Amino acid sequence: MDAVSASEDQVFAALASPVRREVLRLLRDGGPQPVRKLAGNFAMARPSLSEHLRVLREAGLVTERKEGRERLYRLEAVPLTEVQQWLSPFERFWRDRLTGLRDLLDRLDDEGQDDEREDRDEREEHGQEEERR
Amino acid sequence: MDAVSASEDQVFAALASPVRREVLRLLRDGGPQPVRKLAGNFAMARPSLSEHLRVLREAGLVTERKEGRERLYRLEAVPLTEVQQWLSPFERFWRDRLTGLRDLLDRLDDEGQDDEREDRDEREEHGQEEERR
DNA sequence: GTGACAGGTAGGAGATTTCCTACCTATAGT
DNA sequence: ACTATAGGTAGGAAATCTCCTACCTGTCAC
Repeated sequence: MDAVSASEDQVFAALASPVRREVLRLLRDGGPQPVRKLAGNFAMARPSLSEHLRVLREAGLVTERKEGRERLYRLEAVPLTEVQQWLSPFERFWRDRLTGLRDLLDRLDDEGQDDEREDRDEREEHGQEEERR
Repeated sequence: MDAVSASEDQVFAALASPVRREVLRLLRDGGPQPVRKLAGNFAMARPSLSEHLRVLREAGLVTERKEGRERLYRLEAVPLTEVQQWLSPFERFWRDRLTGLRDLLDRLDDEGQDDEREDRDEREEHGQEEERR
């Protein structure tokens, strides 16, 4: 009942810590790593990192494998789909926002490299945009 | 300068609470709403929800607007792009995973027991570089 | 065997979160 | 003016989080 449950709550809670997000990034970029190597990236004592790893493990975001006297921690990305799925119904709202005229003016400079659907402007349909001026 | 900071840390921390995620969902589906209406969806006392709203406000995820004696809270989805941006480099990892043969098989065989994906370890081969067997 | 090293677990201190009840101001209606 | 309503803030209790220092087991090397 641990390490594979990956409930939405657990995943979001695990991601709330910058340390744990960094661990996931390290595992993503560096492949499976032993605890000591991961700990080298942080100021905290090694057992503290172990606890962060436990949180990640219980959220299903990492798995460990014994390798000699080390334990290799490895990224398990699948539970992150919970986040993506939670996020996706919001997507059209920030698209609306980012392509809106006001925001366009606000951020002329970082508007150049995004994708290029121009289909916005069905804003204002849930009453969600009923104020601006 | 408070409703627009939207640091990654604040956004992730705000999303860590199921209550706050639900508030965002309610605002997304129901449009801007006064505090009392939002509070009706939860068992907690109204001032407690006010604090959750403050956290969301400080993360830039909602804004408020005075409307008579009410305050309409409104979803601000843009800071959620921080989450999406953090997430996107992980995408290929779960894609790899979900389209992998072994996981397909795993999935078929625990399709009936829902929350108990058993251990079935020892399957590495591509995902994480520097992985040998 | 002994020693050195990897890493988990225990217990605790201090900070933070999450809830509460009381209380405050501001607005609307009479 | 007075009363009722909306909602923020204060202060505190309890739970949880995050870090620490011990301490424990398991494995490699000799």
